[in-house]
Amino acid sequence: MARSEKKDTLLEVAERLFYEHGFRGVGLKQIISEANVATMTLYNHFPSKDNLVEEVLKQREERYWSYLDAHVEMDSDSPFILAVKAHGRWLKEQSYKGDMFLRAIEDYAGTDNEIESIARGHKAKLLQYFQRLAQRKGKENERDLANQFTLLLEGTTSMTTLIGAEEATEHSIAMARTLVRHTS
Amino acid sequence: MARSEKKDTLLEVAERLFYEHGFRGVGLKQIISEANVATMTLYNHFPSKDNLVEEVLKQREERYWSYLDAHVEMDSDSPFILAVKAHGRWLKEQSYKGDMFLRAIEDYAGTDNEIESIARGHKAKLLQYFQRLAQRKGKENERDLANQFTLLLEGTTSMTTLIGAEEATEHSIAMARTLVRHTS
DNA sequence: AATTATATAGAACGACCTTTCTATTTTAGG
DNA sequence: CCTAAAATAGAAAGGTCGTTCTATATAATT
Repeated sequence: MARSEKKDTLLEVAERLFYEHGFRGVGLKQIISEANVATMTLYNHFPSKDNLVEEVLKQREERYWSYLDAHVEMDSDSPFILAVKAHGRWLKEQSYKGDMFLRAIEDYAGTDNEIESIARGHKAKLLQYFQRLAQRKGKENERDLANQFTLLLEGTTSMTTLIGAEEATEHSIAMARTLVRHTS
Repeated sequence: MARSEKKDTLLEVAERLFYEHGFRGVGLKQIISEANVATMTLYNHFPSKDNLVEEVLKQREERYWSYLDAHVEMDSDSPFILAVKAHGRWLKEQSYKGDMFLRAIEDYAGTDNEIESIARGHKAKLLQYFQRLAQRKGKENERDLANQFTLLLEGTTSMTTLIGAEEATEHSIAMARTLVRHTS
């Protein structure tokens, strides 16, 4: 087994468990057990649990953006709608409940590690993403529109916990259409 | 000090700390310390930490609805907008970050206590609330509109973590106006 | 004043947490 | 084949967790 495979397994297992039970609800023992790995293997790759959390967040952010980029054609007629749809598909495929970045911000707020800032960075990037989209489409109130779409995605994620990804996405698409139609 | 005051103090302190650092991020030691109370006083009022979490959620739900009821005149022209505004004011006053009920659902999913169902109950009630509002206004697609407004509130709460309650609420009000205007 | 309920401080419990250590074994590259 | 890196199992340290216990003190009710 190559050097990086163990690390990848750990990241994958950790992400799944953190998402399922929360960062504080999962112990390293459970992670190394499900990853079929020794304690010291984890500590050889990650200096601490906090660092593991950080790496998980970074990995998740990369996956999210490559997912979005793969599904949104920036030059199409409706990149906004495509983004909402892609987000919905992402939610569905993850059988998502809640948002890992938001949970990280909440759980680690006020502690002296990088976790919170990494998570906030992801959210900031989401805002920028929609701002760029608005510029491209020549919308006047870029900032407002970007904030509204970010709010829409955040709401969709939350609603997924309540009514499932498919229904939540249907509603957000309907709302997104209305928004795009009635914004200069 | 009367019998119930200690219990009330505990509930108040616990709610603040749970909200600030998450349910799993706060120990009973910290709660009894900040409440200036002995260990056994807590256990005389609450049989377990899980039960304390349950009572905190129930208390929070009551406070939320009495807040909304106090601010929303059901018979006015724009009960939807009033509800969005009231929710925004609630977020601001709580200096809110994240949603306690959503966090409870996520943190305690799959455990064998009542916590998750209490939290889900709150969310279900939110949906029903908007459904009743839609009926009252004679809207055709009650369910859709209710879901959309719930999504809006959920999104506002999430966005509060990122851009603050005031700005988040401004955006949700704008979106709500558009929605009401363009729905039969 | 006597009784009963409630609160107190603080120790103790066993379980689990993150992290470190040791000593052995496996794996790959020169 | 040999060597150096990487992974192994398992124990141990040092801490915190939720919970229980004990024994004392404070309040409120009769």
